[in-house]
Amino acid sequence: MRNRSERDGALAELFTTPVQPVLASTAERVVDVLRSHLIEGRLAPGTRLSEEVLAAALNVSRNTLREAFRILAHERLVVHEMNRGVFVRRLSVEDVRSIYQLRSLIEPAAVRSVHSAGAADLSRVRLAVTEGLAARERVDWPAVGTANMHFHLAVAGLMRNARLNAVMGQLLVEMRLAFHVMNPPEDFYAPYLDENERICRLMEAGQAEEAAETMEGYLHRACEQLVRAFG
Amino acid sequence: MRNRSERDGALAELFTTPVQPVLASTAERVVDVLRSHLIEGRLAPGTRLSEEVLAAALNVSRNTLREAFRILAHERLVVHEMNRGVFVRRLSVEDVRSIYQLRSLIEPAAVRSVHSAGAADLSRVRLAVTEGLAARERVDWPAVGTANMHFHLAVAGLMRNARLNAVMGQLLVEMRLAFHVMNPPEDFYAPYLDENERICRLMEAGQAEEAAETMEGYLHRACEQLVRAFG
DNA sequence: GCATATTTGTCCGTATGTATA
DNA sequence: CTATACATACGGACAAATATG
Repeated sequence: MRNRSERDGALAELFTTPVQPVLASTAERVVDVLRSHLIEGRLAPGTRLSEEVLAAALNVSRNTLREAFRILAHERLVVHEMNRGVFVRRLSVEDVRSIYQLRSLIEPAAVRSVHSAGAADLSRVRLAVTEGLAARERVDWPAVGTANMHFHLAVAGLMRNARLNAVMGQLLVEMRLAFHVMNPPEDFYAPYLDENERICRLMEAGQAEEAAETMEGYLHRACEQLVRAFG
Repeated sequence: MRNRSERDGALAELFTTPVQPVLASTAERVVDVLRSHLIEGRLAPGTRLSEEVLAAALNVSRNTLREAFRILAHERLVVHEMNRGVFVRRLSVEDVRSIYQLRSLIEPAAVRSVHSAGAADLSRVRLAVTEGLAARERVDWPAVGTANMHFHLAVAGLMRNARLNAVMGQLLVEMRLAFHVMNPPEDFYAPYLDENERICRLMEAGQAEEAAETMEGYLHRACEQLVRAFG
């Protein structure tokens, strides 16, 4: 392993901002910092997260860092290999299919449950749609991706089920990992914004079934497109 | 806090068998030990899991125990209260409803997907049914509960989706926690075994829709019964 | 295949801050 | 309000496993 100091330096550079000493426990703050780096693709899949280097860069003890690793591993963002260390998760095509199969189970069902959701829940969906269209308007692709995530989280939120929200959040974070593996075009989400708007409008009009079917088609096509982008 | 030594002694007594020094990491083995204690109701909901006492009882360091706590908290089996410690999760009626809502989303869908499942997957469901009937025959209620869990895991397994299996396993473990909170009759699961058999038979006969509807009714009634037992 | 260096796994001691009797 | 118990967090140590030359 040549270039050790050089590689370590590159890894350390990413964490110039030390973990803020407030709010929750140190381990949880470390999780937040690492998660955002993973979501934004600043840590390439397969990268080993050295305990020594990271602990020094984040200015936390190895013990605390290991607690954070356990959480991230449970979130499937990293993989913990015994006696070898922790690595940024590398997603496969099967992972993408698995994620979309679950989403296809959850999201259309959530859309169909719109009649039992409150107006506040539905307005959150509308808000995410607006957020996405505005981001596209100013050609801000990262923001478009985030808004799209908010849209699907808001849709899942229609079921008012904390556990389901957690599962959905988990899946969407994993999605972003997958994204950086098979890097599709930057404007990948752009064409889907109109579908988001259509689904939202149908739900507002009480046409839950049409909305759900649109969502099903949407997820199917998005999955196919990602799987193609993989090869 | 009177009776401290007495309470600690009672907690320590439960862990007379030290964690076996083999297989995976120590933290993971601690998780396994604690999880099985929680599932079998040997740790009452609300109990505080003292780091000092538990670390001594399990013969592991407090650092290692804390890693295990992070995992168990993410599994929702314990709650981590900042600066106060770790407590056995206490489930509410809303939790039970939330769990059954998710199960009602997953399990009927899994049943309907039986046509795309392999014969090996379906035979695992049959195996769990047989296991349950045998346990009931010998009046072994804990074994009946375990077999019932195996049945529902096997049903979810029909979708051949690792993430869904994880979610399902999670939910079933939580179910067992709920069970010890509102302690329903020991033979709670006994009458449901016949429904399991019926669902399995219908699936084997290719009547997926009838099987799915039976499952829906099953989950609805089981939830209502548990919610009633709560009050 | 072997010797060496690195890194993880695990433990201990301790200082500090927070919650509770 | 004070004292105590406890969790939080750190740093150092060492064995064991792994990676390197």
